[in-house]
Amino acid sequence: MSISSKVMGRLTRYRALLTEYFPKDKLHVFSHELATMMGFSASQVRRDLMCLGYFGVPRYGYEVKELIHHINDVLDASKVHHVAVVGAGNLGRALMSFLGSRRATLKIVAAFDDDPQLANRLINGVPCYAMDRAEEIMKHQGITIAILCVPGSAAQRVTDRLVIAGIKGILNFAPVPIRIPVGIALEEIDVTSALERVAFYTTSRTGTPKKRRNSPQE
Amino acid sequence: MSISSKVMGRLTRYRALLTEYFPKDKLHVFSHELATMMGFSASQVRRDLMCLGYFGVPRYGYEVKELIHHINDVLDASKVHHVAVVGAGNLGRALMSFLGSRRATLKIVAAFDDDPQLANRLINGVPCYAMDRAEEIMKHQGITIAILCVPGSAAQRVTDRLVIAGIKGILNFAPVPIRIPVGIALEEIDVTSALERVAFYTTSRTGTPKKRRNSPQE
DNA sequence: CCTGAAATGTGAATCCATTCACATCGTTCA
DNA sequence: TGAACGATGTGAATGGATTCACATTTCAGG
Repeated sequence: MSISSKVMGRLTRYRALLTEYFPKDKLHVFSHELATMMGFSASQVRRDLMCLGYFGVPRYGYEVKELIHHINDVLDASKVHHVAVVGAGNLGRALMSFLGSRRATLKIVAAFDDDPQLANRLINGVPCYAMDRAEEIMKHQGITIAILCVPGSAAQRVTDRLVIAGIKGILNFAPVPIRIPVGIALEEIDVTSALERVAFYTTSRTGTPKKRRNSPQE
Repeated sequence: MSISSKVMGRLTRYRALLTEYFPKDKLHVFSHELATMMGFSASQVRRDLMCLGYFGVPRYGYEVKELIHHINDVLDASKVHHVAVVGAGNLGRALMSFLGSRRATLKIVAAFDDDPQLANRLINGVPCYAMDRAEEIMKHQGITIAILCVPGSAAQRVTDRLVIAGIKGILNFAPVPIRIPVGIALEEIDVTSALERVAFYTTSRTGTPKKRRNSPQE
């Protein structure tokens, strides 16, 4: 059974919740507990967990340790990935420090930038290289994933260079869609668009806005 | 007809594409042109544009100026929104400068932070206040939207305070889901989760959940 | 051991988004 | 002018994700 992108996304968040923000002394968790924490329905949670090959026990719920373990198995079926931040402007640098301390399987090992000022320096503990050394460094460091934080006007051009250099996955923060050949993984995060979406639903009283509705109760 | 969140998201991106990254001398645009630029199908584009109340002409496509104008009408049905960045760490600051120069209808007018070091200073041109002045400042400045960039451990607590202070919309960058009362707009951007998703599809040769060369916005 | 309560796993139903297919229409050119 | 082309708008078909509903399982307590 193949796991859809949406399920994937939720699995990563279950894991984050359980490993980092869940009481250490609770050994079991119910689907409806996860559901209220995440903001959706219990049957949704159970469906998602079904594709793990691990099953809870009725009346008892899921064993937290086992659950995390099985999510790891599915999600990190891969090896460790080496990641490069491409575009070391404000956003790029913020992401370096934000992601720096995170999962051990995703290591940020390099940054690239067009600006020669930044080349060959350490930025937030990450070595920064000139853009035209991308291919060389990527090969040498075994970099498979790029986080793209360049201005929209440069996004496609830089992407093309990354593709030539052999990138396998891209997380795109540039505010324009980019085109890539099939076979390369792509996720796009458009901050401006997200903000505009919030603004839209903030005023329009009429429409039923979004998925999640929970009371701030515990 | 109510506009779904997904359509909304694409409309903002059509607009960005047309206003900022489209040849100024092209007066018309075809659905299939937008489609290849955005990475999805032409009928998708036409469906989306249908809810604008503006119609293209066969053989000629859509008049760019009119199209932008009608997207504006639908998206900015609202007034200007005043936005606060909550949590002035690395990510918060990066977003301030990243979003600072953007759409005039979304103005970042304040930042809040628990750290007393940061209070009453200008950060990237934005005045920063202590968290406990949130209600006062929000009222005074007419702030309706918050961009939440605090650590996961503080996210729910800070959210509750914002809610009490009367926030109307939240864009959440904290890596945990937050719960809010009905009637408040919410969008969540989980960078870690997005990166993990890319990593997953980067290795797993098996599943091909991405249909076309481009993936949709989350 | 038996009964009841409470949770699970899952087929079926529902809902929503996307794509297909085509009738329709404006433009262009013979 | 009118016929052919190439694009649109949209009903219907498809496909995917979510929810419903319930049979099933497990545990607690008498």
